[in-house]
Amino acid sequence: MEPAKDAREQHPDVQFDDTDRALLLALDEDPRMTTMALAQRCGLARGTVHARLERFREAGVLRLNSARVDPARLGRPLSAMVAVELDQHDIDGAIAALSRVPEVLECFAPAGETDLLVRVVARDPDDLYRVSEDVRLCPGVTRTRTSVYLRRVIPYRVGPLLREGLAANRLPKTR
Amino acid sequence: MEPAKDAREQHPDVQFDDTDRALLLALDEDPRMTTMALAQRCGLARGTVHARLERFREAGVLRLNSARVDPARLGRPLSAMVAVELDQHDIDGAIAALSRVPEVLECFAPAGETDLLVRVVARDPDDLYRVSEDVRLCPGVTRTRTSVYLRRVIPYRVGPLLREGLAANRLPKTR
DNA sequence: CCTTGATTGATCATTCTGTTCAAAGCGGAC
DNA sequence: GTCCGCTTTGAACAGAATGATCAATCAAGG
Repeated sequence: MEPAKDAREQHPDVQFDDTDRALLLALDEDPRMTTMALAQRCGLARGTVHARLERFREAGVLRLNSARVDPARLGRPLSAMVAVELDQHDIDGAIAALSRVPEVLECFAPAGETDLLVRVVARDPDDLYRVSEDVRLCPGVTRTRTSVYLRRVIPYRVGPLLREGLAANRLPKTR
Repeated sequence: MEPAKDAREQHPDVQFDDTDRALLLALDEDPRMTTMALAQRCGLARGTVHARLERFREAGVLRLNSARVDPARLGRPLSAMVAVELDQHDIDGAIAALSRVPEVLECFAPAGETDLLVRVVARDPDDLYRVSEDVRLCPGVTRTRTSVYLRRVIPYRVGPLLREGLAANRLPKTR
């Protein structure tokens, strides 16, 4: 059975309720916390926690666990954004080719003149040049412009959104 | 005990070896897979798996579990990037203020003319206007320019980097 | 008020965990 | 080639947790 590639691909309309969010916040403390401990932290029955975790897993509403891996720890500390212009012919082909570049982390279609923004990582500036070339050589790509991210000022986080509006009694209980 | 905020903050030089990567790939199938099952999937001893998972947890080398949450499932389907110019006085103050905006997901300092790039989410266009204002009103922010991401073409993924160069016998064994 | 789905708490057989220990393996230094 | 230190393995065992089932209760919507 193949794991869900992306939460958005499955059940895109499913939203997290307050119980889900409480569990997700508790899992930030220790993602492998037992269901018994989660039940205690969240003031829920063990069966409820089990059911909710099963629902997360079966519905594929969370990103892959590897989303927690920093590419820097895989030898790619350099981060950059590549703005890509496309030939109007074969956007899907370009996207498929971009998907096959391992250094491509994610890709957006913004409003405005730029066709795609491609988030990439690399070992060092030379490697970034190579990765940019890999991107440029994807079919349908007519022009690229690379902007290096020098420093990550605020690391990726979703916790504040999870906590927002959650009643104090739904936050994980202090020990 | 406070969970690690960011993998980079703790042990920034720690890299994942092949065993780590094999485990991380197996965890993409099911992040709550038992250590027994992980040992079988990866051809490792149960004690080794236990030791490695403990090391992940104690060294804080993985991002928080909430990094797996799609903000769209928290009612913020709209994604955008805000380019920010700063007053040279108080960059740290600006960053601290930006950190307090829940809709701010992450923030980079790119090379070039733009001071900061701030990745934000919002409920809808009106809400995005409000969030952009929240960003603009942070101390030290002199000018902002917002670019809406219309579509996520390649969702965030690190799996290809994890798999790259990993010997076939280190990939999780097929059942 | 009724219905439906979710949650609770109890139960029980099975599985897993956490820890310890000795032995073996591996890689680097000399 | 030898030595040393660290990692991994496999076994053992007590205790904890799990997965599944079930009846009772609760909550929300019609």
